[in-house]
Amino acid sequence: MNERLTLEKIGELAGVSRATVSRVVNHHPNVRAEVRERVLGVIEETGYQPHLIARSLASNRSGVIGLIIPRIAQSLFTDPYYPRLIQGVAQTCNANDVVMALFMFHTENEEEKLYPILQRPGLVDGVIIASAQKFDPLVGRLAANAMPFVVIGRPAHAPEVSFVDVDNVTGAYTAVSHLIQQGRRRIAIINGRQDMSAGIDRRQGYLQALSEHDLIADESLMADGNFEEAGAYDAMLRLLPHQPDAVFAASDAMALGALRALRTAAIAVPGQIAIVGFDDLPTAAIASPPLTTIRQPILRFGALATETLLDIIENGAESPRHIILPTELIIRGTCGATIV
Amino acid sequence: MNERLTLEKIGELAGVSRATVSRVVNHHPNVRAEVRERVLGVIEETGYQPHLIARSLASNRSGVIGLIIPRIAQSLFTDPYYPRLIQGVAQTCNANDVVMALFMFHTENEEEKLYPILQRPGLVDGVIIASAQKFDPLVGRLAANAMPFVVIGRPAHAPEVSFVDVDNVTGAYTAVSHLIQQGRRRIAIINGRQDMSAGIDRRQGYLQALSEHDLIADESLMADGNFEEAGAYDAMLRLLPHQPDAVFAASDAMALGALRALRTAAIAVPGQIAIVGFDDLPTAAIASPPLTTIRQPILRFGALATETLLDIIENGAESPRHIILPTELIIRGTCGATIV
DNA sequence: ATGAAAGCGCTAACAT
DNA sequence: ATGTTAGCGCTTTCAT
Repeated sequence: MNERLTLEKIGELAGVSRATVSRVVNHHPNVRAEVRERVLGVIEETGYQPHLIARSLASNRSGVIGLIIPRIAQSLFTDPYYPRLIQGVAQTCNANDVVMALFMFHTENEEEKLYPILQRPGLVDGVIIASAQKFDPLVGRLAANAMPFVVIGRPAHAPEVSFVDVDNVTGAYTAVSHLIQQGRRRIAIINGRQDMSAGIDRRQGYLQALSEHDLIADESLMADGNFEEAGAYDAMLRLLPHQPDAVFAASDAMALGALRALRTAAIAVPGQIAIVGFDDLPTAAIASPPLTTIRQPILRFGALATETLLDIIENGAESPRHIILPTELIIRGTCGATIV
Repeated sequence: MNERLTLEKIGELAGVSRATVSRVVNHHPNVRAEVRERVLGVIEETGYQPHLIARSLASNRSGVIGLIIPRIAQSLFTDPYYPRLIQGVAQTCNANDVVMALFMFHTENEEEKLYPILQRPGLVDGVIIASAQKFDPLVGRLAANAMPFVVIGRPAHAPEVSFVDVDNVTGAYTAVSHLIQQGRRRIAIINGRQDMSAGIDRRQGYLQALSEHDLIADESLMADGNFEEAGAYDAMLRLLPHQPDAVFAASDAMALGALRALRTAAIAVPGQIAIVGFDDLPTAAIASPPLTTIRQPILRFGALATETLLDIIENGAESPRHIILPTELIIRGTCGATIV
């Protein structure tokens, strides 16, 4: 059995003190080139790796950040939004040599297990809350612990909190305006959850587009899809009697649900009813017909959130950072527009 | 600012030594009930939480397990397999009060960053490799570090390694036999990657079913889909000229790709060509027509892998554990069978 | 049942 | 430029 290698032992083998070895490992400048070489040689030979936990304890830094996925994200099953986000965070973690701890909970009870972990200093140096729940109790907790964090989505206490979000209002506005330009007049909406900023803001963009084009907002053309495929399927069926000629779905997963409902009902898309979604998930392009949608840079989200968090951990947050990303209209088959 | 609470301080407040507080926190029996009460009282009042990193260093246990997603899983974008798996692991981690560190890499270069983390003792107490790559270099590394691990899927060095897998051969066999029972004779296969055990084994099950029913295996009816939707779309198109009357796709994502190709080519499913997939992803049920498939208990996978790993960490692995889960044929619309 | 003390492997301040 | 030393907060013998 190979004994555990320690700094001390490496120092012994290289004929220097443990401190010098530490300096070499951490690229501290104050080491003579010759000595550095020698130490690196020994490290190479022995295959020494620093003990990360010991390092963490001494340096008050774990090199771990947490990513917290909200409890309500049951849609994780069918909606690639979160996987995508996770991937964005993972990439940036890799690039910065930090490791990602992923937290996903199903019950409030489980969620409480987070609290010991949210100590500062402790297991994680900071966390990303992928919640976007309008009122997230975690936010208060985190602030109290002086734990660096950034939220994805726009939380209720926005001014005091660092977040990265997409411009949901403008995105939805663009989607609906596009539909109007195609000559649609009875434009329905399938809403996302109204306790999440994305749901609220997209609804607002919809209303804004209607009013700016002098269309009246008709309650009977609004249904809730809960950000889920199945929810949107039902919502679409409820909408049908009120004869919309277009639907704006507040997420692609929901647009796909609407599409399925329309297929079931044998209604032509975009012939009788046009659809625009939101997200531009990979599945959007391969739907039939391919989905016109608002592209949201999900990967960038994850990356930016991570970079922002690391920056806050490193340099502190004198003032909260608010990052809002633009969206992009992707015209495909379901809106009835001719692609130029 | 609130000073960081330590065992020492709690002991001071409760009038006992730090050791006693430690015993209370860790439910050690040797503490008088009265003292225990008093200490717990102080802990409650002060909101003390143990410093996990310090605990790890002293106890040689981090309470963190790693989940390693293979580099090749680009399909993470479109295929809910891995999200599902992650969820299974997360649930079991929560239930056992351990935290999950998620590792996803894109380049070999990134993958090397794992190695320092794979020290034992170190940041993680053990890892789950969700690879199922036939030859995974990680496996050797891990064994060398005496790092407990279990792999999901059947690795090349199976006998020495603990793994949990699904019975892919029998699953595929069942799928193809079902097709044969429906009267199909020219049954094509869209293969998954042949460097992963799932891909290899499902192909074998296919061949086995053919031979047992005295059908000859026709190379021109076999195409590679690489476990990806787009790959299967192309594969289906290549298969068409050879006039199959059925297709077994080695994953649902690929079955969906085949379905899309068939829709494009205006070929009736299951009228002209029947399809059976593999996985039973949530999307399978809402495809049109709904997908007949082989259900694979992905969530159970994650759970079992985690439980097994924790057991190995706790009790060591005198002999490797091999867990093989059964599959189930789910009959829906694409196979042409009447549902009883 | 409780306390004293050693040490886990590292970083960093201080001394040289 | 290098070594010495004092912790980081906890667990865990070993005394008592």
